[in-house]
Amino acid sequence: MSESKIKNMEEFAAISGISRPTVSKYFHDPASVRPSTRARIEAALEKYDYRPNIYAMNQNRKLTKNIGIVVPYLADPFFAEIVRVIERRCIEAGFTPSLFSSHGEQAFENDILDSLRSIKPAGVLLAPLGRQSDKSAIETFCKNVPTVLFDSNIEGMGEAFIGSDNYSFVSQTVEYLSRTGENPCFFEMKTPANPNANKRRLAYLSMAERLGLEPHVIQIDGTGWAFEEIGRQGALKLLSGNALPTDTVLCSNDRLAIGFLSACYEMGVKVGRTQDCQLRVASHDDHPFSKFTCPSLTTAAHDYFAVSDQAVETLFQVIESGGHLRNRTETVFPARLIMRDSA
Amino acid sequence: MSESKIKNMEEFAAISGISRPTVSKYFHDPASVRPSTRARIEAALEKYDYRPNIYAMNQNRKLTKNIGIVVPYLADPFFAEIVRVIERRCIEAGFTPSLFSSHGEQAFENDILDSLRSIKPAGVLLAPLGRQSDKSAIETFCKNVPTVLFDSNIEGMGEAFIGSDNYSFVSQTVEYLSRTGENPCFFEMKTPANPNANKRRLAYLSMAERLGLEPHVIQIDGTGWAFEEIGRQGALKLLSGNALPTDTVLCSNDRLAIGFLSACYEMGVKVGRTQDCQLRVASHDDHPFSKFTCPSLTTAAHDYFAVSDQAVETLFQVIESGGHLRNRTETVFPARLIMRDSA
DNA sequence: TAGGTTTCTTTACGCGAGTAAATTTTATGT
DNA sequence: ACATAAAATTTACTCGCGTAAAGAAACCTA
Repeated sequence: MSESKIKNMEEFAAISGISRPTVSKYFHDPASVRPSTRARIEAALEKYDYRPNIYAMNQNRKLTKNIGIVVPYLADPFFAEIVRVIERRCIEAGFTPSLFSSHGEQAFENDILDSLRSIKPAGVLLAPLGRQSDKSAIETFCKNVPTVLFDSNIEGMGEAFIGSDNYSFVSQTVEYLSRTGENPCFFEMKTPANPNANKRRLAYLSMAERLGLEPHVIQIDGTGWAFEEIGRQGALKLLSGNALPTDTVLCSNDRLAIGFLSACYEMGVKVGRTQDCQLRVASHDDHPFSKFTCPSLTTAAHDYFAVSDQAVETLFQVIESGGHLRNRTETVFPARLIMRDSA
Repeated sequence: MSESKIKNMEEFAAISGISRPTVSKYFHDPASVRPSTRARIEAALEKYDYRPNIYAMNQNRKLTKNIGIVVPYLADPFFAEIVRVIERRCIEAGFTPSLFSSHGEQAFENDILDSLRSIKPAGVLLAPLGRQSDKSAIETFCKNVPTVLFDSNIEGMGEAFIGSDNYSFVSQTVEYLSRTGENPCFFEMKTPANPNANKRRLAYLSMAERLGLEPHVIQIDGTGWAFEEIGRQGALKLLSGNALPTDTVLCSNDRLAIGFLSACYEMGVKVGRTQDCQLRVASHDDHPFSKFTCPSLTTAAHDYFAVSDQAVETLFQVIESGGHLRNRTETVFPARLIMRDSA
């Protein structure tokens, strides 16, 4: 790579000995030009290191090669992991992913949708905030931009939804817990952040009925995305009040469970499935840290890869078919029970 | 906001009754036009919802309003938190932040620098991978794009560095630990991911000398960014081999400590500062989860806000002064000791 | 080697704005 | 009310590339 900067495609075409329209064609699809000319262009490319101006490129193109990725809360490593997989797949497919986090706030989410509109993305992968989302803003957005929802569903919006099967999560944990010990009570936030929580509660109730168990749903106070702290405070109150109906607690999600376990430790309540333990705690999500809780957390794992992969794949289909799918599909993947020490 | 989409600034100028150049001026700086015309434009803006095409805007502009934010590993909530602060500050200042994570891989980092170049950002806030970084790639990048490094320093690169004062972290923890109990040994990775780790080790050694203590540095195997698992494995080996030189362990960072604590729990080693405890464990970073470990982790906290704020502020200065500062500055903020239950 | 196909080259225009220069309109102070 | 300064308009060109059309050149294939 030598120096002497090339200003524009005109100049680059000149020094590579190829016409500009052909060079332009090459940059859209290197395979669309004759191998010999392709070789000449690529030779020049190595010598002079030129890259087309993306702003000029995208100005005329009807659809850009950008893909927007929006998650509700990036400080949650669960989303960070998903993002990693999605990003890679987009890049491999020749797209340019742009990452956004709503940071748990509706105003942020709306701003992000606004920014996304102006970058004219080929498509958007959106994990909405959920309860806090501005439904009408999202609806309007989905009408203008090809969007696939993931993680958290909003009825009827976007071209498709890909997520995890909450029933599969809960049925496995409940079945396992009730088979190996006391029936679990269900521990959750009173006003959960997203619809998955509601589905999990319903799944719990349905499982209880199916197995003929008495259901106990414990709903704790707290709003926002600081789930660990909320879980911790809830557990402290519960434990100090001796208010647990059973010796087995099934948390709605791992982040609540992390807080719950920290409260147990602080209160000197031993958690686990061995004889000397007073409590069993299990949960859902297989949060990246759930392996390192004390004790390690028995949980139900998302199929991270399948969800990410399917979401991306579906978006590509949407893009290929011009931005709309004939009918909206909802795909959910089952969970995998991860047995660790907490239950 | 009514319908009837406006195609371009020409059209919008027409319906708002203002000439296009003036409208253009307005979008660069609403305060640069007379209040009365500003009002007319904004009235039209509410009725017709037009936004200038960012691609056309940025095509000619020498410097865009984009700011690149690069972190080494987004699945680490520490960075996610910093990003949140930085993003907000950028938006408030009228910039458009673009977020990138290197996901712990050099190839990613290099690709990101490449992408960044092509979006012609006004400036970049870069937290490099550190040891894994391609130094020469970063050097070249910094020469072409106004860049401020943060979190992890690379000698002489970028217009400035903003981070935390590793000596402040370690001196406080070492002083506290040695004052209240046995001298701490220092627990770290043999080949740490970034230079902060090296500085912390040196600070530990220097403190040991100053306080007249015998230093013990324990270096465990493992590479990559799965610090918790590495810390856990290291601790398991150490504990089962009874190889700890003292009853007090100072981990280089919280993520290692999280792994360490999980190993202690598993091995039945009680950690804390009360009589019945066998071990004290402390660490550095005040990781968002360190409050929820078992026991809660005594650590030294970054001044998240100061670092983020100063980094952004410095970048703005760089941008204002045309991309270069007279001389490169390094700013580090002191730590705050957070006393919890682990030591 | 002729004939038909592909692929390139030439030429030319469009996109949506930035921006400069000259001119006209509006605002300001006294 | 008038001179002056400030802001807006008109006009016209630029930027870097997409893209279409027509013709030239290179590529098969038999």
